Amino acid sequence: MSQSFTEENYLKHIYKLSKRSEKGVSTNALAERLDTKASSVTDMIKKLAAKKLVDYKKYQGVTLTKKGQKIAVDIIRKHRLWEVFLLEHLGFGGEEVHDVAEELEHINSETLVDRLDKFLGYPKYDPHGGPIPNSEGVFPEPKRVKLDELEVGRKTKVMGITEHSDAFLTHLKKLGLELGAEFDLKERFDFDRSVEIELNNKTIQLSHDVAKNIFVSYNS
Amino acid sequence: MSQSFTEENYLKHIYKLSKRSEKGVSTNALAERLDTKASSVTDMIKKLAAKKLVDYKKYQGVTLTKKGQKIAVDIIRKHRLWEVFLLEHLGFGGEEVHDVAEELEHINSETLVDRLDKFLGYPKYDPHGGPIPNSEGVFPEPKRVKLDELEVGRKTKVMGITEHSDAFLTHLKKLGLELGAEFDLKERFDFDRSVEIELNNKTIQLSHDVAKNIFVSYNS
DNA sequence: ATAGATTTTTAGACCAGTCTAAATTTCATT
DNA sequence: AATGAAATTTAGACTGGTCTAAAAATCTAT
Repeated sequence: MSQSFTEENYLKHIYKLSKRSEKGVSTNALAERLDTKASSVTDMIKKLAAKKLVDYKKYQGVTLTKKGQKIAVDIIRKHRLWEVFLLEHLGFGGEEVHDVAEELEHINSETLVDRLDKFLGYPKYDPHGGPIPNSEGVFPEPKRVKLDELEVGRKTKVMGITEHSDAFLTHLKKLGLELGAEFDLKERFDFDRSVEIELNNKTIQLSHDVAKNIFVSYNS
Repeated sequence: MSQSFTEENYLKHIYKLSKRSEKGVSTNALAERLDTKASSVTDMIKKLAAKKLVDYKKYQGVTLTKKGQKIAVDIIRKHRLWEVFLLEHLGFGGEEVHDVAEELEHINSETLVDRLDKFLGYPKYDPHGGPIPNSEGVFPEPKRVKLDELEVGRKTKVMGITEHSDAFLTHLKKLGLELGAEFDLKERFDFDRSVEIELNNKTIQLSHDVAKNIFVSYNS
């Protein structure tokens, strides 16, 4: 069974939105993302549910089934591979790329995607650092390092800590640096190896003692 | 104004069919090409006419306007450029290419096409010998030689003659070798430099005296 | 020139996807 | 627990593209 351009876009955006919270994706959120009306979203979701691509209970939001997820991931794969192509081989600039990739991602040909992948040298990350799933839909493992070794300028996510005292835990909690929190490493100061990060639009300073005990992951 | 996938396909096929005869393209011919019903074609043609992309008079067939022609040629440009890419860079085989190019040709981005063109080195012909129009919609000039110098295996078209006696003219007419006739050069016999061509599914022998007086053109 | 065959067009219906307006359900606050 | 606000769903309608069946125009032969 083959999906329409429109269905594929719904699935892609449901996928992306569902990563931000454990609950089902809300009709309104989806409507905003797809630049359409909530009522249209409801209609479409019913059709996707009939095709077993999403699970849906009225008023409860929507989640992808395994089948739906596979399709969504496949589109992300295509999108990112095309971005690599456009940026590395056609000389596109960072901004121009997105709209075109948005169209190319809906071209349906396994052969094409696999050969493009090969042509590009099986890249694991797109030029923005987005991980590229393989043809089975498996994403590459993100790289992990301690925050005190991370390269300045990276976007990262808190993956774990190596110090478990209550004092440390409550300190992190107060800063908002909980497991899974995402932030950017802005600067490292050589004289004391402290770092400056940006988390939820706030700039925060962390001592080396803190930084060396936080595991972070990053892509590309 | 931007066209739909469907409209673009109509325009492309009207263009291709209209090259085979001077008359307007018939509804039935178009229906067969597009694998659809004649009634659907009539409906669509009316819409294209309303957009000034075709000229249409009931029962008289359809022809492209300048605007429609530009769009059709642009799609052919994209189709052929993508074919070059698929065959030369992604390692596609001759047969697999068409369906994928058929999808890619509808991606809408001038930037993309122009950069692809540059990436490919501004090719003038696709791998099947089809001429690739430039971004202004101008096709490259086909190459011209005398038939006695043409490479064996080529598809060609009669472009002119260099001998104008009545005898020669009636001879050509009898053979079906009129201006614009298309044929394949199958073989050249060294001992008398006569050639064998295939014209309308018939194999014909031509002496060197005939061949040397016929100008033909070919692509790629 | 006219009958029959063929081509083309019309009329009315359908599906995908969308919309507006109204109805319903859930959430948030007291 | 109740009420008002926000989110969501329903109902009905529209557009693009298609279809079938029937009507109209054109072509083809004698």
